[in-house]
Amino acid sequence: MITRSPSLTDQVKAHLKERIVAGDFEEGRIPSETELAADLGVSRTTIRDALSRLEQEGSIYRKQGAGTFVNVPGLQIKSRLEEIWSYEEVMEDHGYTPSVQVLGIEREAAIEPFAGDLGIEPGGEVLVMEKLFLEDALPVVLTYNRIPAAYLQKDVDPDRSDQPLYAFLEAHCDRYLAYYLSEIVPVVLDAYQADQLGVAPNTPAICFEEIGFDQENTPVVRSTSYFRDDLLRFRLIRRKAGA
Amino acid sequence: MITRSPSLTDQVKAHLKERIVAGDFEEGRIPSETELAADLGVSRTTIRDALSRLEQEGSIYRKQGAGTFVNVPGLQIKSRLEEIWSYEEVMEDHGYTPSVQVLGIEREAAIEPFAGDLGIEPGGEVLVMEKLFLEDALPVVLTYNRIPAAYLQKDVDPDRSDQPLYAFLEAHCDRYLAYYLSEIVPVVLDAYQADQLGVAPNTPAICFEEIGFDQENTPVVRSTSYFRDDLLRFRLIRRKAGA
DNA sequence: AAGTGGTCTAGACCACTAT
DNA sequence: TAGTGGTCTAGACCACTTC
Repeated sequence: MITRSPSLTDQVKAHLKERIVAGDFEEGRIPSETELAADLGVSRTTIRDALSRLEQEGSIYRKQGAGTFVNVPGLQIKSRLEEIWSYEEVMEDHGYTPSVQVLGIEREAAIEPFAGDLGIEPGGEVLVMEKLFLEDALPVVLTYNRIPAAYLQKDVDPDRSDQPLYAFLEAHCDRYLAYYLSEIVPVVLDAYQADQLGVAPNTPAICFEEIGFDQENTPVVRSTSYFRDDLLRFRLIRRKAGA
Repeated sequence: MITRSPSLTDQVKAHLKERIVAGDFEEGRIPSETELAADLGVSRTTIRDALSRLEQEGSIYRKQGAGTFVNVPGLQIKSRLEEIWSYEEVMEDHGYTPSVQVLGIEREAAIEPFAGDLGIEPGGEVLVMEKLFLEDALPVVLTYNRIPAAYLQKDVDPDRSDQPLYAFLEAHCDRYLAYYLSEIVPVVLDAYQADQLGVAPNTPAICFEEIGFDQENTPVVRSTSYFRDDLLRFRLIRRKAGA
């Protein structure tokens, strides 16, 4: 998973994003697609692909016949729900120094619904990792990851268990996380969870119940995560379907 | 907002989606892009645009060099967070008969943070609508919508207040909702909210705090919504950023 | 009327997967 | 090596906004 130099589209997107955040565009107006294509020496299609991605993530908006503009409210979103890949990166975006504590690694027999979600028999062995993510020493996320033990191709190196989950899966299972299917569940934190996150018991919190799939569409990990709402709030942009 | 016949891409997307859910494709393998283009008599670009959308919404996945395939787990998602536009539609997707109760319409002075979110002065008049959405007589969503009174171009017709919010805004304010900027907040329901939703007080719930913008990027509505988690659970697909 | 984004075409070449 | 999806080009026409 080392492959490919950035595509032209990616480079154009990054270039435009830089200029947008730097405030290069007067009154939020971005040059026309034809003009950008000529300036950057690429085809209009490439420009359009890059602009579409920027629009998708809320950085710009387009008005047919009028032009393309910087989207100020959209620019302020940091933790965009659909784009979360590792909590380390989320916290860096917040401007904090992230760190991880591995609270426990053990093997246990899978119970439902975990077994079913992972496509293994109930009672099958899973590796459970409990981790706490902190930003500037403040605990923010408490997660439990369950991986079928059968996927492990080597012994778990405790010194390497603090790496991001996708890296752990690549190193130990030769599996590459392609996407998560996530459910958002409201909970109140129990005494243990609240203690770990440093808040009062019964504090309301968001919980993610999710299944991570690899490129072959096989479930490889079942995660449960609890978030401290006062430190990490999720935002997203909702659009009319099909737009 | 009546415009345009479905684009070719939209038609291709709808056509393929039909065949996918009908199970037309053996072993989940979808014909190659070249083949689809020839069959449907459109360019490969059009096919690719349609496939990209289907991939985006999780219905299919593509593997370079291998082919395009039906994504079974992704197909099962009904309430995809990013695509919610009206709760009526969400409930129809669930297979229930939706209905709406308007619990109250009144004018009040805007307080923070509502005034700031709507870009008006604190104390400015807003119209507050309290609504309850039900599926098969079971309450599922409790929402409060705040609209600056200055935007109202005609008196509010109580008989028409049960229409979806975007329709209400078009009819009364000539404003067209373009997107929502949403925050996901964990709460426990207070006595009144729990009573309206038919659950025990202090039940944990998801709350959406959101600002609706029109095409000119002006905030037009500030919404707060509470959901019954046992009846409506949100799901989403999370991918690596930039993929 | 001029300029913008929206859609679509036809074709090229590359990277990757299968066999 | 043949076939697939990934990227990119150059150009056409349309719908819409703006002046």
